[in-house]
Amino acid sequence: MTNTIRVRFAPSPTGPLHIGGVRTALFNYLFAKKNKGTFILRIEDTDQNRYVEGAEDYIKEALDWCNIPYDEGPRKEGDFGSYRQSERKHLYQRYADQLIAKGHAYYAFDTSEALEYHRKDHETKGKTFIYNWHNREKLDNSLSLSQEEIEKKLQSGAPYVIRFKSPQNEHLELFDEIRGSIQIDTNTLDDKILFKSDGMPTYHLANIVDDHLMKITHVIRGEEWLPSLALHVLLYRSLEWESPKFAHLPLILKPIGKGKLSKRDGDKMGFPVFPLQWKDPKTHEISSGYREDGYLPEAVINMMAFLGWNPGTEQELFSLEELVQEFDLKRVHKAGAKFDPEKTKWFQQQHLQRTDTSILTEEFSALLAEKNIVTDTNLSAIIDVVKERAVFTKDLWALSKFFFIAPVNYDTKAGKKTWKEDTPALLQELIRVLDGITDFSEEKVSQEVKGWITAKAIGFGKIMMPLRLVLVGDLQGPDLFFITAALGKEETIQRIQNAIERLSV
RNA sequence: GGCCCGUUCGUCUAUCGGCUAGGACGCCAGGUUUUCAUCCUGGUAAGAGGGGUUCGAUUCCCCUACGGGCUACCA
Repeated sequence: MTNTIRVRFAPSPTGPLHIGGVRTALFNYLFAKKNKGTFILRIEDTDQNRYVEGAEDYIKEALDWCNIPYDEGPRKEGDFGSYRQSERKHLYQRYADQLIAKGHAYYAFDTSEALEYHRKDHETKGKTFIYNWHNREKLDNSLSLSQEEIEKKLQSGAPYVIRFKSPQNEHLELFDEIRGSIQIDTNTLDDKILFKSDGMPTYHLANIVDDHLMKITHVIRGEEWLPSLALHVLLYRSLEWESPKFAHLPLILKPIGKGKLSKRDGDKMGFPVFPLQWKDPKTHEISSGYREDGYLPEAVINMMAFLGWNPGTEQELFSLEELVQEFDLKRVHKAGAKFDPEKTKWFQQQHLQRTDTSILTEEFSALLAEKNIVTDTNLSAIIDVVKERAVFTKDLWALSKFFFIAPVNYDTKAGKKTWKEDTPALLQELIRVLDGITDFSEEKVSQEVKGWITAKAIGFGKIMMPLRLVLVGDLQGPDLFFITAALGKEETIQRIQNAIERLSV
């Protein structure tokens, strides 16, 4: 096949990847896999000032945790390496030169201060300063200067940038795979900087060059890039390259309030915005992550997939494989989506319920081992009944600890509700009943105890409730006779006796 | 301010001009569970406004309003 699909996720290592970034990666991955294509990770580190230690590793680890591995990328070099723009530095200059030679770009010597002055000046006059056809002839660049002056400046080592010369009086019709046709008047464009004075290309140039060189067929990125689409398309045209197809994903917005989801929202509202926990290398500030909070990656993936996409059916619970099967760019919604932490939790709960008991049991036994708890009870039977009330794996312990440790405290509210004056005497009698049962199975005990209660004609609550309190420590948990069977006769009776002593004071 | 994109229940969304506008989360009520949770059933709640086009507009077009993004030698 000649036209294999190649897509890339191109984050810049300026900090931890947040949910929006991970979703962009996910959609790229889904699109690639659905079309038997290649998913590439490219690190866009052209801005050395914003480089953050550990960010690149974080990105890789996050993708790894989400089970969306890249086919080509750093440490997985394919035929188009390097996959780190800082290591591709030498590649970009010639394309900038090419653009200048063809008259599509020019040198600009304006200092940041001069530009800042122009911006302020325009602002006070109620205008907006745009570096383009309006004024480029009047500014300090190779369009306004004589050949001689340009040579002199260049040779003297004066700092310069290379700007794109946006075409004038052109009507552009651009296409986005999600949004369709987009109309642009090139006169509204500004002459974006392609090459910085530090010798590094800007995102715009590097991005186009790399996408071309890496044979990217589809650029799937966040909507914040939509305003740059015209520039990018123009760049492809000027370099006489075929442009890839573009798809701009809707943004993920704050659950409440205005604007896009940001790093601060999470901590403020008590939910993670990052896949993995992140410790800022400078401030040492810690931001929570879905992984550390106990979420299953498949739940997080499922949740993210539904932010701006849906399969068109009523199915909401998907595995990664199913998402790959069903994914279609055409079904991506256009409007931004407010993030919903509640629904995220629901996805988690649903995915945990679908997790095989044997897997949970395995994790749970590891936890018991950590706590030095030795037991001969059937763990998977316990996990099986306790699982349905858990949202996170870590809930399993709180929901089942009474199977392994006798309650030391009894919930006071529950105590008040269930512990009456005649309760100790009734429980003493219950002990005798239990003691007389030889086959301590769930069925047998249930039958005997219920029979005894019925015979005494005292109402089930009078026995069942205190018995639960005594065995569990609270009024919650699975079926009481499942508990007595798991505990065994000796332990059951022991717990009743303990409680009588402690609660009858 | 300028440019671009968008707009269906509180939230995520379905609807290829025919709608009693469907589902999910949340919330509320009931049921199951002699506890709690799960689960089940039901309820709540939406086409921003105004013009067109059309036999018929949530769906197509225009305007307004609102929301969002961009507007750096950041990506």
